[in-house]
Amino acid sequence: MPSPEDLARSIAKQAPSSAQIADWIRAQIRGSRLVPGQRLVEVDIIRQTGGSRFKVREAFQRLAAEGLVEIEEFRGASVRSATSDEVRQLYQARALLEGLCARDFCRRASANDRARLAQLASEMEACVDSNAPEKFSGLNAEWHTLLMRGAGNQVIEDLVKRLNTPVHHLLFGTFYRGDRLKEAVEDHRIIMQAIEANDADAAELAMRRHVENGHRFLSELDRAMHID
Amino acid sequence: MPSPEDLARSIAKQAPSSAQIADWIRAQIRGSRLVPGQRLVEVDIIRQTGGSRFKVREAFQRLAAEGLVEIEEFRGASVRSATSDEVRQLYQARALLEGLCARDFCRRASANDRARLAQLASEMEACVDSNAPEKFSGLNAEWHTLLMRGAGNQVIEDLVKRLNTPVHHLLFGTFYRGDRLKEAVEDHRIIMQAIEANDADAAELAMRRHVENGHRFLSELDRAMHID
DNA sequence: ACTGATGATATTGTTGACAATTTTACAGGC
DNA sequence: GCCTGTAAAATTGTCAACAATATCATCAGT
Repeated sequence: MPSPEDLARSIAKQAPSSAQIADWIRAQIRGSRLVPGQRLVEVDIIRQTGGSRFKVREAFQRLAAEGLVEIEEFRGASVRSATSDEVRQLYQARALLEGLCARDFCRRASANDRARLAQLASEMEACVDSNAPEKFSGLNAEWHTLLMRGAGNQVIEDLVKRLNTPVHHLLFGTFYRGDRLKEAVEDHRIIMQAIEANDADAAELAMRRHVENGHRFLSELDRAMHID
Repeated sequence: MPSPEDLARSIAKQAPSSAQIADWIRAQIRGSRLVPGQRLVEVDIIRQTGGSRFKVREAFQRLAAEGLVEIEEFRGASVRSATSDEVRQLYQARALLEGLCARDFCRRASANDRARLAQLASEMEACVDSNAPEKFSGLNAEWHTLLMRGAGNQVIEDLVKRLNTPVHHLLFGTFYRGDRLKEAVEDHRIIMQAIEANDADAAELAMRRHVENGHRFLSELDRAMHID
């Protein structure tokens, strides 16, 4: 028979695992509640997540291995910031890897995945008219993930996930704004056409262009911000 | 004035950091002294590295984030093994990423890096005649690293390092054997020719072929081993 | 000999206290 | 006002002890 304390804890909130704490920190970074350079003080994370100090430190180690945070002796963890050159390299790699996935999607994807991909694309188109950038952002992440998964490439899916995190704080909130939505929708349309025609070469090329366009837009945004 | 204990410790061996322990474990895996599936018992690692339990566990977390080891509740860390399909995906990604580096090396590398790359290639050729596969292996790693560094792409350098580790135990000792050395030297020769001619397209293509050849050889070796 | 239960051992998970270091606050001199 | 040194506070690093769980050896029963 469980004690009242155990019962209360299990109902209210389980003590989070290090993976859950890491997820929480990633989410904070994505939501710009933690910005690059900011220090991650252990007690603060403990208070906000309910995790033990041990688990928090484990989470820091994992995030450090992913390159998302930096750990310095006696100074703890802080959110790492990517240089513009590093961002360029990240997008270069993404363009290649996601391009390959677009190619393989043509060869290997099931009818189900194809239909779902097309549906997501049309839902994103609707976001342009209704001007819903947050919704678009979520659908877009789903679309890219489904494409990699449909291509049957778990390794690239993991890699791209990691490549994205260091610039996530730039993407959400600021990224899908202005004409970028229309541009992205047009890019997706070209990719979907190639996939429907089963033209692997065209799909790969179009996906590369799409990622490169994303980088171009991001760096223009970055330049504009630095002028302020 | 340092106490005799401090002095002895600093002369003999510093307590290793978690990064050093992680490096040690990676080296053990590369040297096949730790094989996939094998459990990494904390006290054993502590005894062999001199690190504290705390540092060892930090190292496990980092290696887990890299995908090199697996951590199970109350069962600790064990060396992860890649499926043949995962290995295929790893090499696919490597072919693309290193291909890009070969391209960029043509555009961006200094005369110094070019000369050093050529020198490493010729040293590897000598290894074929003298039949020194371990030496070849080391030079080869240097060659690939220099190519990525000369291309000015730190991000890809890190990625490829990670992509390689899960199959390192297959590579060293068994990999560079028989005709593989000659094949690899021939591949390198083609790549070097393209670089010297500053033909970026040819360099990229040749590097992709080289990595794909490596995968082909590895999977044939794997098949032969399973037949035994 | 084989199977399943049972206790002993080994291994990992967690916590708290304390040490080492950095950061901050503050007083004093210029 | 501004710099500088010093002590207090905050923060991280480390360790040892204990709890939870898994693994292994033993043995009874068939």
